[in-house]
Amino acid sequence: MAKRESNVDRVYQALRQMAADFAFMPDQRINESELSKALGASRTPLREALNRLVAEGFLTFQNNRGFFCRSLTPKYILDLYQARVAVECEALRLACRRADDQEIAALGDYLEQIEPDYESASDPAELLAMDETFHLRLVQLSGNGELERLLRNLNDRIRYIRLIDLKRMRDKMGARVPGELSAHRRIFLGLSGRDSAAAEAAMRGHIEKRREAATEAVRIAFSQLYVPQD
Amino acid sequence: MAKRESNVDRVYQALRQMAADFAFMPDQRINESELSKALGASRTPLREALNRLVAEGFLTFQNNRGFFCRSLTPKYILDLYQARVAVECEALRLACRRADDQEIAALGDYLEQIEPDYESASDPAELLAMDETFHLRLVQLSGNGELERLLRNLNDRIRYIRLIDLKRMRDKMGARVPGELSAHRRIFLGLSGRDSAAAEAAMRGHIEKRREAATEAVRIAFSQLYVPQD
DNA sequence: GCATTCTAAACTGTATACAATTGTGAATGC
DNA sequence: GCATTCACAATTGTATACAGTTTAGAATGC
Repeated sequence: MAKRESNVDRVYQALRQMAADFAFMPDQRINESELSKALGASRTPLREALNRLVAEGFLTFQNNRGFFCRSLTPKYILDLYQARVAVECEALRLACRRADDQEIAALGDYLEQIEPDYESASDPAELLAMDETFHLRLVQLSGNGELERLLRNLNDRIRYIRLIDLKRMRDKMGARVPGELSAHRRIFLGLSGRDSAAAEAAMRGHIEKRREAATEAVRIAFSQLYVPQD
Repeated sequence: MAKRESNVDRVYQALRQMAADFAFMPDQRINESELSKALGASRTPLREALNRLVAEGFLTFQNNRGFFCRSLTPKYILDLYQARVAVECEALRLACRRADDQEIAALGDYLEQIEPDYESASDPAELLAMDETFHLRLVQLSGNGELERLLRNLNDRIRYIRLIDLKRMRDKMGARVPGELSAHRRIFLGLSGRDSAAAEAAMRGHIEKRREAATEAVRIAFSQLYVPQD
């Protein structure tokens, strides 16, 4: 009954998405039998996937008690933002030093290309996806696979909160969120001018600004998770 | 037949150690049945542990082909050193800002306390353990659990190479390796003076220096792994 | 009522069985 | 000789069974 594409991978991807979206409530205990039925797989591949997610920081595990969703606390989210600063600033510094002009120009093209979408997009999820892509491409310019790995993991764990933050910004400031785009331009300007200090300062300020709004976003997240809107 | 302490945890710890030490050769395919027999557990808990190690970057996985040891290349090791710079420099910066005087003083005490051991210790593994402890405690002063998590993981994956590098330094420069200790003092001085720029510069130079020796250490690692010494 | 003990149900932990896939080496054709 | 095909051995993928542990709720004593 086996397939070309393995079941554990499908299960893993589904669970990762669910964990990122807090489809499991913070600290919620995960019932393996129930979940395996829902995902159409037996407990063996399910547990393999769950173990991966533990190692990635999406879930926790207690002996003889099973798997739990990670907690959602301001401290946790603030730490993730700081980790992003660590990873992205160092990557940017490296990119300034070693990315070649062609690679940098390609990122500049991308930035210009998405600008109209960025201005007009109303769906926060789309905006976030574009933002993540920009940041990821920056880190890729560092040529360091580990830093890229780390950023991907951080992005996945922080996305739920960032999405809330973005929605909140939109609601507060109207349809457009001008700050993000100009911040990206400032970062890119530093990079293309090989001015790592300027680029890093822009990056730090860019992330730090959202970090300052994170505690409030966590509060909203809780109210959404525990008092369904619909 | 279950125990108070789970099997999967024991298996996981053992495998992690083996993977860190390259008890599996780089790129080597891992035979599950054989390994499960060696570890005295069935394939089910073994595979759960293996999956965790994949997520942690110790192993890789290919569909229907199983688990493999990670590659060992200069690029990979150089990337790990750079990731350490990212994590440790940002943590240090944070520590300068938010660690209280008492915590910093405690780290200073630790530094003084191990100084005699550091001077006299001949076993590179001991030296490395002390070095790792210092760096880990520094990161803990940042108060950021994610950065600590990241450093622990990086340390475990880079340890084998660092050990070789340390042995080589000892063989080259005689019994004592004076540079490390004074570098630690310089980093600490920056921290205790709340001079994050100075502390960060010292940290960066400290790690970068070893990074420059990493390629040669990888070469030696290969010769050790593929041409047993005894 | 409230805490405590006991019992059964629910759940997790792991071994095992077997299906599906991959790897290997002999047999075959050129 | 060299590549190709085929069969079977070795290995991985997953379901299932059952042992052991935790949890929840009823029964009991105070």
